[in-house]
Amino acid sequence: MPRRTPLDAFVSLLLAAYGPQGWWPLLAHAGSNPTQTGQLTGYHPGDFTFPRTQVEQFEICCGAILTQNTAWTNAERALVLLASNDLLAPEAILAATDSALEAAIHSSGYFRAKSKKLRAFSEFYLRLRGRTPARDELLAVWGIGPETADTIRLYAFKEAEMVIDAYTLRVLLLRGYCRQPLDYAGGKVFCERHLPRSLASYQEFHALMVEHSKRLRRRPKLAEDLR
DNA sequence: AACCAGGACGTGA
DNA sequence: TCACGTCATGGT
Repeated sequence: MPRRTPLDAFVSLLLAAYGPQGWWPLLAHAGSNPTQTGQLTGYHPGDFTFPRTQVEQFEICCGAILTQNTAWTNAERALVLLASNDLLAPEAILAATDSALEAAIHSSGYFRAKSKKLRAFSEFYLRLRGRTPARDELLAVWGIGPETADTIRLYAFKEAEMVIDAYTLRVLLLRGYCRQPLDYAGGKVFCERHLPRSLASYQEFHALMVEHSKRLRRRPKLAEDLR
């Protein structure tokens, strides 16, 4: 990577404006009230040592699946219900009935598809026996696409794996970092080449992209100078 | 009240 | 390969 890229400078700007994001949020550090979702206590800014247990690791994986094309608050409600029903473990997910599993994750949307995804991933997770999965292994699991695979490796397994989302691709284009629209693979290569390769850098980058997108949507005026 | 959220899969061309 | 339909809830 070049010493200082425009994209890296923009990330520093966002970091200064918004602060460290403390992703991935964990239920154990959040309130237990399902009606108060997405609260700051679930995050751990500046601390990149999470997950510290396999319980937290599996929770992150499930969150990554549940939030597919879904607002995080809806996914978090599902996580809270899974946990309170003792379903936030691979063995429990595989043992649960369809109706019980689907009821728990109902709020996250696509509940039939996502219940199958959680089961497919649970089987895969048990087979790992603590090993860190390669990207291709994750992609071979039904329901795990590029972004979810990268999210799982970056946040659940602490691998320096670049995560791209639709908004990141939009930023690269709108701010003129790339000439043409990139697809997922192209955006991933681009960001890898223009950002420092480290766990903290990659985690903070993706989280800041999402936070910035949320702020632009809520308060377009306030974030105008950072557009 | 349409539109969008921290996507991925199945299908047909 | 790739464009398009499908999956579904909840906030704005």
